[in-house]
Amino acid sequence: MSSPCSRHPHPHRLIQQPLTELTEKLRSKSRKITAPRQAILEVLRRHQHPITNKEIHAALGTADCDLATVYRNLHTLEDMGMVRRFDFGDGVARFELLEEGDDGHHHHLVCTGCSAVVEVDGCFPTELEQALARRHGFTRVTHKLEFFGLCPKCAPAAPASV
Amino acid sequence: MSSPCSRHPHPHRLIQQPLTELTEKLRSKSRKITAPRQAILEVLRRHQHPITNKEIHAALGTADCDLATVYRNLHTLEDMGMVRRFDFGDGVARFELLEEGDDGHHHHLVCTGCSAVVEVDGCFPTELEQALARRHGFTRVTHKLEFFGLCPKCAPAAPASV
DNA sequence: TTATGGATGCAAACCGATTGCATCCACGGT
DNA sequence: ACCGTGGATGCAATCGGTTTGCATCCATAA
Ligand SMILES: [Mn+2]
Ligand SMILES: [Mn+2]
Ligand SMILES: [Zn+2]
Ligand SMILES: [Zn+2]
Repeated sequence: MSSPCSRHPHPHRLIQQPLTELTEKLRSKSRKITAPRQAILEVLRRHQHPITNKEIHAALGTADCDLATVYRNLHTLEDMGMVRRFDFGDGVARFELLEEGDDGHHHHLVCTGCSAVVEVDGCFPTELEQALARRHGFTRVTHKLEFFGLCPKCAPAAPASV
Repeated sequence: MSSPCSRHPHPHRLIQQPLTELTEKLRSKSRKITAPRQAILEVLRRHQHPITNKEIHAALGTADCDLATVYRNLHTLEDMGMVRRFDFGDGVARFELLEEGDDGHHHHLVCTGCSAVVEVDGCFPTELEQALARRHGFTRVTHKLEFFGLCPKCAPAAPASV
């Protein structure tokens, strides 16, 4: 789905702690270190953009396991704070492996033509969010934000409007 | 789902053009003015927050029609630019009736406890959006943004953190 | 080595949404 | 007022992503 990165004018989530360090975190929370889990983590390590359960399953190759196992493990990893779930609005969940200590909050710019993904660093002023929270008496306010557009490759032949 | 508004410290989309004006728009685009369509538009007129297909269907009352008809009509209305689709990240589409000439771009603050919705006026990430577009050569860039938190009613008993 | 509870495979179920098809009816033309 | 026609509807089947029940398996601690 997400295109391999060609040039690098944009921030990547280059990754990452070695596999052993990841499995160690599993052990520390008394989760079993199984072959499917290691394989799934390995797949996640290799991807710098959010990927779907199905994509993970397809990328397992030799260490194949049931698709349901992929789903269950991503829930587990999400609960453990090791991956973060993203929603590009197409009804399919996508996941990114997190760095140690990172809560993973960030955003993406997605091409509606070819599904290419750009990692977006930076977040609009948090003060605004806090003002919003204060104004309506909300607590623990956060947000989900994704950008969509046409990448250079997918730009219309006659670049009429912006 | 969405709670009836109690106090009013926040902007509402109070609505709206009369039903006749809405059906007139249907006529102008050579869509048939059917009972289900009028009933659906009437339901949409009465709601100031996004509602789901199922909620619309439930609110039809006397003028009941098939759920598939609701789905089809909301696609039609979306294509005609009469409603806008929103995504609160729970896998269910929600719709809001649009004012004439309004493209409907705005955001919401949703309580993760009771699903209460606050209409958010103001759109923060536009500068970031343009910078992103320029930086990565994307065109027609837009964004989806929703806020989530706990409303006053759903605030935890011991309001420890923010 | 053994016991045990978590993890997996498999298949069925779930849920929002879409679609194929026969029938219906809103509306323009007469 | 009456047709004729193509869009709209009802109904049921279907789809895709995700979840779940259950028997079996196996990673881990005793
Ligand atoms: Mn990312
Ligand atoms: Mn709204
Ligand atoms: Zn593209
Ligand atoms: Zn609430």
